[in-house]
Amino acid sequence: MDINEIARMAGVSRATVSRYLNDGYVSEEKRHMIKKVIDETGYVPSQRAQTLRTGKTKLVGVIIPKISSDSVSRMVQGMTKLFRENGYQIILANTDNDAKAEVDYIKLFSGRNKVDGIILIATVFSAAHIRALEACSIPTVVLGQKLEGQSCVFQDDFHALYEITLSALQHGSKPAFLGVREDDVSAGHQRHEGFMAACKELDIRIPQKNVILGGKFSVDAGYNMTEELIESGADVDTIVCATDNIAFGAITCLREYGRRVPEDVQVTGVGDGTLSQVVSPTLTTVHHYYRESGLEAAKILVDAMNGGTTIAREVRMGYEVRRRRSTR
Amino acid sequence: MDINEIARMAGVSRATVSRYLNDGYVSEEKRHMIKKVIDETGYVPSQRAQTLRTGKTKLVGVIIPKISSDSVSRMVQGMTKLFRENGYQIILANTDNDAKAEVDYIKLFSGRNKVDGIILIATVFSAAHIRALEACSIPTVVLGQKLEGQSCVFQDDFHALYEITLSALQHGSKPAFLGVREDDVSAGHQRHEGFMAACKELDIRIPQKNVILGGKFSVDAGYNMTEELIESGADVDTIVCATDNIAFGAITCLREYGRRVPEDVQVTGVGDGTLSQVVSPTLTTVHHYYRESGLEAAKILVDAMNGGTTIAREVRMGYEVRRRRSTR
DNA sequence: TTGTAAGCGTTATCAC
DNA sequence: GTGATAACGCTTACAA
Repeated sequence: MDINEIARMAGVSRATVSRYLNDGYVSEEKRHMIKKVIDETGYVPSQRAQTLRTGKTKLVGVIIPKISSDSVSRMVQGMTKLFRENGYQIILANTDNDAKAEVDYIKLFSGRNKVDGIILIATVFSAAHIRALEACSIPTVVLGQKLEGQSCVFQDDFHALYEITLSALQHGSKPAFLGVREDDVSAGHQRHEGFMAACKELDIRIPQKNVILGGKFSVDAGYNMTEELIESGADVDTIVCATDNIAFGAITCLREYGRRVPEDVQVTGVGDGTLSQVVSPTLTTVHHYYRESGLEAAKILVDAMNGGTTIAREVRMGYEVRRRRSTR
Repeated sequence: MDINEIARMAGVSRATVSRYLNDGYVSEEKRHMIKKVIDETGYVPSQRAQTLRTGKTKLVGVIIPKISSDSVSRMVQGMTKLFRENGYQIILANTDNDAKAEVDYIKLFSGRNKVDGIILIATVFSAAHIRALEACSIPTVVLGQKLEGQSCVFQDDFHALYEITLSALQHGSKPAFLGVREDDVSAGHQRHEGFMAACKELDIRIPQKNVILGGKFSVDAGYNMTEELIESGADVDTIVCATDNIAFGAITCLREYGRRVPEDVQVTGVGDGTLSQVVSPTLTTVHHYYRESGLEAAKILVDAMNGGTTIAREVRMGYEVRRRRSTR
């Protein structure tokens, strides 16, 4: 059942049917006929053919560093509805934290075959990333990191860490920091800097061994870093962690070493994932508006794909410190 | 740059180029010329046009109940590589546990527009599911549930629960069970039945209040069910949970009520997700081969899409009980 | 307002 | 072995 058949049944040319489906430039009478036939037959235009003809795929590629991450899934949830409402289907491309695969996907998607727009949930940027992004012929929005010259939506990690550290140090004076790789500018560098700025503000000097960087984003990384911290003999009453997962690992480890949380040691995280309210003790953390940032990115992309402005926009999302039981 | 241009540059007809790309029915000499031109230009055929012509999209639709689930992400990981190797791209369709959305996606994907094959990571089956699946014109594999008449790959939840319950009750005699919705046959009904069978085997009678069903798959569901259990005054030394997350919630709750795990109460889960080895105490659980089941499902689907056998196959995956510190 | 006709970039069917 | 040529199902000038 194709457009020709509909045209035949409605007694018009297929061009008229096409117009009915698109411009709408059709007389009331024929419009009626066509509608009737389409309703009866349940005809749906072939997107394949539309795509070939128009060059639009109605697909957006979303590149994610991993499936099964609280922040990623909230971002994706945030964009899903808007894309669907605008007739876009999502192709999720999972790179499993392989930066090279990320670049490959950018190239793949922007090859003349693929999608109308790309959302890149970013972690680190290599030269290859920048090149691929700049060479990219279709609208692209970077999510989760700030990138000069590209439309991007990101969290305000510097101030978030600054504030949560300040908040925790109202009841502590010997902080430590457990961070992730510094080449991840948002989650690594900015969070670290925010922590340091808060300490400086309070005139607290941090012994070098109280800062451990380069961890993975996982619970066991948190466990291991905390163990390292304890074994190094560091004197600590507050552990500021770069992510919730690291904080969970820290709490577990502290417990096994007989330290009470928050009585002996306070712990804070970042992200406010589903677990933070159900672990024991509940976790003081930064609520990042991941869902909303996903929506925001989708808005920008849809706008660009519909031929809207092509100039880059930067959106810095707000945050909120959620005080719970892991701090005093 | 299209096939015509390549043909012109290579001094052959575009039909020959097409043959070179497909059948390979081309003389050595021209084959050489064409290869040279293609290498130089970096020409890649337009999948859009191929799709229009051949009716193949080289896309598979994977319907998942939620992003951000350990089991789902492992299944997806398992299938990703094989699909890629076979030239298929994955469209992940996230339903967020909306059974209706699942049916919609099946219909969407099997409409003449969309994909070459479907993998449905299933939870529950309504009549609408069955109908949509039966009406489905393209190969489909059900993953995570057994379904008569469809190719499916699933875990052996009955025996898994039977075995882990038996194992835990070597050091306990007053078991309770925290389960999920029974209309989820695998994770709900089968796990429940496996538990009951083990109790029966040991001649243990279970007070009704020791069995709580219908929970969500989340940590806080586990917390709440455990609280309900404790508040009901149930006398329990072993809590068998239908999922790891429920077990985490149970452990947290028990701790808050001053019960020691495993000294006072043993806890077991199902799934063996990333957290099970980092929580404290580490979790005794069933390791399900989710990754491998994803791969298996992908194999069956690729086979079917390549015109292999169309008869339904059922694959029941093995499992393994992992004894850790949450049991005695 | 409508229809005719020319593509979009392939692959499949023929003759040669 | 190879090359015309006709589809695949649609959109869009352009002419009517």
